[in-house]
Amino acid sequence: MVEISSDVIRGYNDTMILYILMRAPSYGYEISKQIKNISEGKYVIKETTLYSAFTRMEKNGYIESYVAEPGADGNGKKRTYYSITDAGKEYFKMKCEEWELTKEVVQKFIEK
Amino acid sequence: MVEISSDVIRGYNDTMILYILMRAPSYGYEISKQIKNISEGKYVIKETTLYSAFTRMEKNGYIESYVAEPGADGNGKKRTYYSITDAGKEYFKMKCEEWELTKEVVQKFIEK
DNA sequence: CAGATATAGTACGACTGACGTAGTACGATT
DNA sequence: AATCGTACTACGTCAGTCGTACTATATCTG
Repeated sequence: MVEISSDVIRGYNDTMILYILMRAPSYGYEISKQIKNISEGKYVIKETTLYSAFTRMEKNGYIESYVAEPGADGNGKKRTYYSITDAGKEYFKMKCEEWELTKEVVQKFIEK
Repeated sequence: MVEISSDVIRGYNDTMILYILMRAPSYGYEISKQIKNISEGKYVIKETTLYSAFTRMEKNGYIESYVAEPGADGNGKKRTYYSITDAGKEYFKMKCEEWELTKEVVQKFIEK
C-alpha cells in the first residue's frame, strides 16, 4: 500500500487548508476531518502539521482567527475559528497555478 | 510568472534524477541539463540539491557511482558517474505510484 | 455513574531536504 | 589573457513536518 510521504505533500498542506477556508470559516479539528473526507481517507493531516500551518499562515496574513466560546453556536467546547483573508485568496489562487505547473513538469518524469 | 517552490518540488527531485538514470548512467552536470531540457526549461535543479541527492541516494543504496578519468571516453574533465541499482528501480517505481496517488488527492483541493 | 472515547487544542524538540554562499580546478573559446 | 563552461565539494542555515507528550472538557456506553 502506497502512502503519501511528508516530503511529497509538503507545500500542499497550506493549499488544502485554504481550499476548505474558501468555502467557510472553520477550526482545526473540523478541517482535519474535512481533509480526510475530501481525500476519501487517502490523506490524514497530522495535528502538529495543521496547527503549525495555522500559526504560519496567520503570521503571513493569509488567515485570521477568532475564538468561539462554548455554547455560543450549539457546540460544547471552545474553538478557534479561522477565516481566509483577501491575501489568502490570492495566495490560494497562486498555489493552484503552481500546482498545474508542477503537475505538468513532474508528469514528464513519471512512468506508469 | 509562477514558479515551482522548493517545498512543492521537495520529494520529486529524487524521482527526476532516477528517471534519467533509468535510461542510462550519467553524472551531475549532465543530469541537471537533462532535467532542464525534459521540463522544457520550467524547472532547473540547484547544484547543491542535486549533489546532496546523490549522496543521500547512494547511502540508501538506490544509486552507485564510479569515477571516469579524463579522456577515457572523449571528455575533458574527471566525472563521477551514477547508475541506478535494483533497489533504486524499485524505489523509482514506488515513487511513481506515490505520485499518481498524490496527484489524485491534491487535485481535489485545487480550483481552476 | 464510571470509564472510555471524541473533541479541541498547546508545547517542545528533532529531523530532513533544499538552498545560499563560497571556493577549487581544469578545458575551451574569444 | 581573460572569460566562460564544465564538474564538482564544503559548510552552514532554514522551513515545514512529525514524534511525543500533555491538558481539558464533552459525550457516549455498559
